[in-house]
Amino acid sequence: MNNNNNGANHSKTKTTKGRQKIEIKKLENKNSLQVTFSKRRSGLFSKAMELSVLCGAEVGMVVFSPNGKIYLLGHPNFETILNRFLNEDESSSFDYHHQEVNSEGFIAFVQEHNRQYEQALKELEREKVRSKKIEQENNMNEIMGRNWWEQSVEEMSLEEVEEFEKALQNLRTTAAMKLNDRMMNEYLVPHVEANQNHHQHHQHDGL
Amino acid sequence: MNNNNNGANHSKTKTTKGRQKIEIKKLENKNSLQVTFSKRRSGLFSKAMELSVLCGAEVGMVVFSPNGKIYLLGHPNFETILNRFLNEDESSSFDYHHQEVNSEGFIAFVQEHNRQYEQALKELEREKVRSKKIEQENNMNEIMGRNWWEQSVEEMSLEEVEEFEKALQNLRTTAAMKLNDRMMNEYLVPHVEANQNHHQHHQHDGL
DNA sequence: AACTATTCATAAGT
DNA sequence: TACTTATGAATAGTT
Repeated sequence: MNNNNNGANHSKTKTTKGRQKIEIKKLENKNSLQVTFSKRRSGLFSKAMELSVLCGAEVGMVVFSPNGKIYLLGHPNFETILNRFLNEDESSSFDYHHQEVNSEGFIAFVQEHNRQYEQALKELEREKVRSKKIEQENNMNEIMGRNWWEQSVEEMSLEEVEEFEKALQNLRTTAAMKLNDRMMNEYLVPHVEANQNHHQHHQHDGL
Repeated sequence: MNNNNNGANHSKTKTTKGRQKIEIKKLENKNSLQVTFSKRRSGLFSKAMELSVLCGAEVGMVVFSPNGKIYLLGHPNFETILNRFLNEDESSSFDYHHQEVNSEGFIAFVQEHNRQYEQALKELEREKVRSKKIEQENNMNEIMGRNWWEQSVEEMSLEEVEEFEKALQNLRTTAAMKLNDRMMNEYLVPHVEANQNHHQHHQHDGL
């Protein structure tokens, strides 16, 4: 199945090192652990199924992933396995009777569990990304001088004042200029609209 | 394995056909079925163990052989759980007839995972609260005018503009007025002095 | 997720 | 049942 090297493979340079021998101990790298889990879990299930089919054996398996997800396998089906587990020897000396396990319910439970769990994980991921983003934004704003009006000007360093001036100059060159100008006018020209006037300053008469 | 055919053996005649591809369907030959079951069951268990060790997963497995034997595997703790199912201590193989069966252990295990799931949900809740808090803080800052110079005036609603004006008026009546005035001067007067000094404003003379 | 070189599992033979 | 061998399959590392 792997052999699609249609005779045309001339390259000597190996593109990968291929499968490497690994020690059977807990994988440290989180990413490769996830990948390995996925691959091997799948391989394990198909092996179990093969065993069941080839030999007429019944196999039940439960795998709890490191992330808390539950994987179930039952061949010929999980219900059979579970019931057999619980009812195997009702014929013999067995007299403790436990209730029938509702395996359908159990399976449904597991599926629901997995669904919710996955959803929660995804949401958690989104939340984390979101709050990180907001936080960064916050920091950015802090740097950019948020709440500048709250500090008295006396407390501003020269640099801060210059920063502020620069910001205002920028403002002037943008669409915001309109607002700026308007305020300037209100501030400087005594006879702006009739109402809330500010009487004042003639110092630029010279201009 | 040490036999002569190492290296020097150019013989074309293979001693075996080696492993052959087989179809996955019930084996008819009783003998080979038994052999295959034994080999594959063993392989399956070791794969399960590897998965468990490599990935920190928990694996429980039960296999009913075609001959009526039960094989159990549990890693790392699942052994106990599964054994509790059967009230047995031995893990590899059991006689067909065992004693009490109960599912308490299994259920306990599932509950444990439920607990972990609950914890994940709680963490999610905390995350949400956290980012909401940060966001509110952010909004607060926004309302108070942070970064006002970054948005174009066109994007401002009338209310925002008024807010903004009010903020500036406030500014005028505070210590920040000094800075404000200075900028006004610089803006309106082309020939400001070179240095950083406070040359200034006579405009409140009138006040 | 697909690929490849390699290790590992195992069918058949002894 | 156990061992051997050649081959099929699974998979580690990489893109």
